[in-house]
Amino acid sequence: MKARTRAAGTARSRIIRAARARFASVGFEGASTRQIAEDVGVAQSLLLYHFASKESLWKAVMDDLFVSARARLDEAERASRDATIPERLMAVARLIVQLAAEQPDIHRLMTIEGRSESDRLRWLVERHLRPIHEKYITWIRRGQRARLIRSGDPVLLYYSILAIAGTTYSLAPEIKLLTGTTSPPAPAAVEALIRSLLQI
Amino acid sequence: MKARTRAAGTARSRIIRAARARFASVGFEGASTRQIAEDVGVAQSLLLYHFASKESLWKAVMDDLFVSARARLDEAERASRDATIPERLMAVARLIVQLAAEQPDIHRLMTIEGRSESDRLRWLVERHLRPIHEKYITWIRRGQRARLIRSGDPVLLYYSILAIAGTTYSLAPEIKLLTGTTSPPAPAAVEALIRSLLQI
DNA sequence: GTCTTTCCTGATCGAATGTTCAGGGAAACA
DNA sequence: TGTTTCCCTGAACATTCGATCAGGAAAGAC
Repeated sequence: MKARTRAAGTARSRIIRAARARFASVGFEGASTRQIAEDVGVAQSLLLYHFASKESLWKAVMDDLFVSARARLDEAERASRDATIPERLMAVARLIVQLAAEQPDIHRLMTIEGRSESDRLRWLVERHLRPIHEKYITWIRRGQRARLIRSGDPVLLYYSILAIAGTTYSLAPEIKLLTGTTSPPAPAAVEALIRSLLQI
Repeated sequence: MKARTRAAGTARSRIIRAARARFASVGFEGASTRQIAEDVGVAQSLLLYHFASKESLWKAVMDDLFVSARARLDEAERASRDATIPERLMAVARLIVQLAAEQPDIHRLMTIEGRSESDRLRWLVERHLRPIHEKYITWIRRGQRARLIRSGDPVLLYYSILAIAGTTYSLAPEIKLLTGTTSPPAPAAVEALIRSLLQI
């Protein structure tokens, strides 16, 4: 019987995908498990069979997102292992822009959680954000000491990169309504802006 | 009888202030009118006396926000009337950074609505965003023709300014958890980044 | 064959949601 | 003094929320 595989992937992975979209557009509190279940085409109780609670589902969405993102980040780091700090930073920035363009939900999910102190934000920071961010902020600091990167608060610089990379893609609906433009800016254009931010 | 003025402002304005905070942190769908009423210390039915519905309350919050923001933008424009385009843009950018630092809820509210096409976003774009954004994008375009502003998609440039100005303040809780820093970056530092974005 | 585990549904729970409505009480106007 | 207007409350409405639970159907183990 193949009825349960009429859509792509297992029910569990389809639930994660639908939940990611809902959480990204209306936030944790605004998303309802019944809506997500309807998107997938399963009973609402199935969500709580696969995941113990709504919060567990949210954490599974985040884990799923960061496992693949961190794998690609590691790959970009390895590929640029022998380059200079600014070049390595740009290699990472290029991937961040690419990820933001491919999956604008990433930036949406992050900016929706980072705006108020909550247990979910604490979990996210300790489990995923800190290992990533601290590394690149250290890179920036090292580049600044070598006078290869613009001086100033490295955290501000890092979050500015994330902001530029993510905003134009996560706010695509707004920009579309405003300008009528249906196609978002090319990653290369965003990358150029980030480069001028890092330049000394 | 002064009992009703025990807190600052009229009940109506206090409701708007509390609603702004709730909408900014958990979004429209996630915010509940009972929570807002409890924050203010009034009956929940009072919200629907002053405002016809939850959506009307949201619109009142946005109107309140943009009326004062646009007044200050107009003032910054008038003060820099005789300056060059890049200087006028920087005067506006400086104010945007200042507004974002003073009231991070502005950026939170905007980024929470701009991520999915909704009737609320349509209302917001037509009523408030379009008049503001189109003007400054025209400015950028004019500066680019005069070779005084970096070339490239003016919309991307404009949203990058908004992104840098807003993100570090609206994500203050995340940055605080990550770095332990309690004080957000100084507006002057953010301004310097924006300047290097606009520079040719 | 039977037994066991895994995946999934439907019914149902108490609590919370936005909205409606009747009416109380104070101030303003006559 | 009466009367109207403006704020505001509490009770109630139907709907939806996250979560629980009993049990069915399918697949694999033996």
